[in-house]
Amino acid sequence: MSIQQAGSSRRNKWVALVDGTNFFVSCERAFSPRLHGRPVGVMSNNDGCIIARSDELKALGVPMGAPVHKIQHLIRRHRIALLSSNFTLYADMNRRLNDILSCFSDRVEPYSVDESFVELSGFFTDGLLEQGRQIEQAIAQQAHLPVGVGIAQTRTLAKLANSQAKLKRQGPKVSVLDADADSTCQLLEATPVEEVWGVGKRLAERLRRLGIDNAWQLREAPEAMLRKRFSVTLARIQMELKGQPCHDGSGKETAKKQLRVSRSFGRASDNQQEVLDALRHHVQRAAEKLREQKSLVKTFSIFLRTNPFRSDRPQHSDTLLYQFDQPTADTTEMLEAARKLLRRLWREGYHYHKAGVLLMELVDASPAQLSVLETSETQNQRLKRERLMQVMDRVNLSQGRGSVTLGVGMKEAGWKARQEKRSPAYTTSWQELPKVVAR
DNA sequence: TCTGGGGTCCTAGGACCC
DNA sequence: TCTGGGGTCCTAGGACCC
Repeated sequence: MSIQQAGSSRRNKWVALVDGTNFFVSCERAFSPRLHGRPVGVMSNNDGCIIARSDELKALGVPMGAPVHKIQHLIRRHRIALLSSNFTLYADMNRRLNDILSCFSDRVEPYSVDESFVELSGFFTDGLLEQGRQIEQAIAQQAHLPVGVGIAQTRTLAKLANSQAKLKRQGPKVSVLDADADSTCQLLEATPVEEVWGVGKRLAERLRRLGIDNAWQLREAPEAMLRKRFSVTLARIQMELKGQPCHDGSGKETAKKQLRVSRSFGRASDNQQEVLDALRHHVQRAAEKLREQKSLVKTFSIFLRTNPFRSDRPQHSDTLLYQFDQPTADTTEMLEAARKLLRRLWREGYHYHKAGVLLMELVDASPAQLSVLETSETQNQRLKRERLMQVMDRVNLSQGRGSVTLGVGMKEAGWKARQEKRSPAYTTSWQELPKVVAR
């Protein structure tokens, strides 16, 4: 196993991590002035727990992931505004953010729904700070979103620089971290090891037992020991802390290797038909994603699970796999597979709480993948269905997701998540455009 | 009553083969 | 009495991320 090094750490090659501050909350605020200056939270699917918090909500001591039902007393006392998540809006705002970033660099790599890496070349350190400010300003002006910008030689350091930037009380939230600067030693010493990107709770515990408590100690630890006692992953993190890039941008835009669609139900169900309805929905969505990235699936699977928090009820959780004879992107074939699998997986007397679909072993949908043994008749059928899928995808893209489905409509189904406080799809639905009223 | 969803990468260990 | 060793492939599960 070798450590892959992507390029050398030449002084003029830098990477910026641009990250939306309290992103989901900021997206909501961009369209709703009443949300400014008060505690705001965005809830998970099903309005179950808190997945984004404004600074005011953080100040009240509400932790990330807090179950909503456990903070009811705070909600009333402090006039907390809670919103259901509106991922259509957040994804669209993310697209805008990346459009703006692409004016600053032709190498922008979206990393998650609220952050992107941007390669910056040919700058000296002070020029970098100014560049970061311009990025921050452009996003504030054009997308009305606050961001933090962290710049360094590697992504791991840019992550740390970004957290530094966000700590700034006033002025631009931009920070540059030079791996070779003297000040970096102090900063890394003051950084607990679990705050390093890629070091979670478990690894941190093990590192602490060896006397490695902070980022500087990790950077200076013997590399051979890290590789032997831990893994190549930790050795790469160490290289990155030294300023030698090990993650590069080559992974961008590659097709996903697995796709998953799953949801908890609005209420638990012991009705097989109802669960099948939920799975049908998930299958259709998964198949769309599959066709979007131009892949075919070989191994298909579904899973079911009861609510693990209900220790008073019997628990059942299981997954079943299905192998397609030929890789496919056809929704009808996947629906059929899901139906068969569910019949085998189903157990009477359990209240199921979540169901999902997993597409594994994805292959490229090039014509070479099709069987040479296919008869002209089956080929005709396949082409007809492919055209049907194309039409469905186009309609759903232009008219909104779920406009056309195979089988029963999904409108009032019992498994549907609760989303009682969702904001409108301001930017992606003609029906929900913000209204301006002249007085 | 009420506790998210969707990913990636790596490793250990079993199965199998010669 | 002694009961191989080394390779590959696959899968489950751990750990981490946002």
